[in-house]
Amino acid sequence: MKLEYTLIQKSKRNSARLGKVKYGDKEYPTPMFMPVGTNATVKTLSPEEVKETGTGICLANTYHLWLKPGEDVVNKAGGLHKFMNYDGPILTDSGGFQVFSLANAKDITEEGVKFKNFENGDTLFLTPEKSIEIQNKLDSDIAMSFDECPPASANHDYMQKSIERTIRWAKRGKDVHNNPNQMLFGIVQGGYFEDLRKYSAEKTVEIGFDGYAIGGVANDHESKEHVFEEFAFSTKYLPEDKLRYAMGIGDPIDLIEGVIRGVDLFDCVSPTRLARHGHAYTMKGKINLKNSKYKEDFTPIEEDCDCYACKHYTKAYIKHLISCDETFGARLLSIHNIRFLHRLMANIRDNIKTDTLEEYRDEFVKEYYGGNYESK
RNA sequence: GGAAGGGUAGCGAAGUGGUCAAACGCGGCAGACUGUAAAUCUGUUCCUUCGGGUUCUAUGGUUCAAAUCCAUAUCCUUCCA
Repeated sequence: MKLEYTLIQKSKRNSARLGKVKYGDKEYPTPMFMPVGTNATVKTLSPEEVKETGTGICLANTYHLWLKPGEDVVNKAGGLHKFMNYDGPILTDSGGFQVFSLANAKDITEEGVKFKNFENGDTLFLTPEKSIEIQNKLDSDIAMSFDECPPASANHDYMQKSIERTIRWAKRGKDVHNNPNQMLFGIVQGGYFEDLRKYSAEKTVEIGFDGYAIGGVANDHESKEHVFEEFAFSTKYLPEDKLRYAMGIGDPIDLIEGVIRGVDLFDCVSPTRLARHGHAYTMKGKINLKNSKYKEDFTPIEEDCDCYACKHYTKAYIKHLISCDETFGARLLSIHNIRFLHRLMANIRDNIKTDTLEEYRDEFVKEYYGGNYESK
């Protein structure tokens, strides 16, 4: 079964949109946050726990599953859903981000990208065709085009050559895509150059995809101001009836500002990575449970949070688990942080309905940053 | 009773005359983290009014100079009786 997106309501004051994604007999509202499960698992959580937090779509990664256990193993298992026992929609990233995080500029050619396998030194070569073939076999519900994700610091000249290549890669990938149950998304790049974002968006839309992603945002400590503008530079040139997905975005304020600029989907490793590092999101700001001040704090992370961790455990206990390096601590914090982002998205959707999202944003900034917010 | 080895910062452990306020690890205290090479990484960890002050079991000594050499005391470990 293929996902179907329906646009329900548009803000009159900004680009925010309310929509829904239909998946068989299930429906999920957008805008939505999608947790990341790189190795076909959201780290430390069972699929039941992932769903319990309110997750609809979750991610897995082409690059990682290609290396281990190999797409053929997943395919023999009956596809990703069966393999990892997740019956919700799954989006696979193409390996494009690994071009940014693992490859050097000289490893990137027209044909594809050379990687060094950090585990055994093997030289690996990934092409747009290969990425799509792997994703077809993995049988995810949304496949991503294989893109180059250049650093934010790349100059106009490099960025232009890069997006032109990424557009050619998108076309090559689409040409070999043959999984009728799988959506295929194109990816807009272009850094902080509006003309390049426009060009990239228009050319990608010309090829025609089931949805469009905004890539290369918040890459190397880009200012929030730039990130937000990149959202706007991109969505401006994307069709209204298709999903827009800001890749790798997950800082709470970025979600709100992203929605205001017309983004429907977000994913990020933050809630789970921060959790493993002892941090918890709260509506009053991010807290570090490792701090000694929580040693005897016998209150939940957030009084009014409905997650499993907040309903049953105290900060003192979770701090203790984290200090002892117990997985259960990371698990409780992962549950809370993912639930937090889903609650935030629910608030965002409520405020799109009443068209008060900008007021909500201002209120959130006041509460979350307590006057220490710097968007530049 | 005899023989041997040893006591170094919160803990473990390097250092055997000056470059030692003393490597490194752990623990502690903080910080970072945005399509996961990340349960990781970074900083800091004797006191200080940032000039300096006081340290390497204790005391005394040798020396221009001692964690480092000598003497005594004390505690610990192992082996023998």
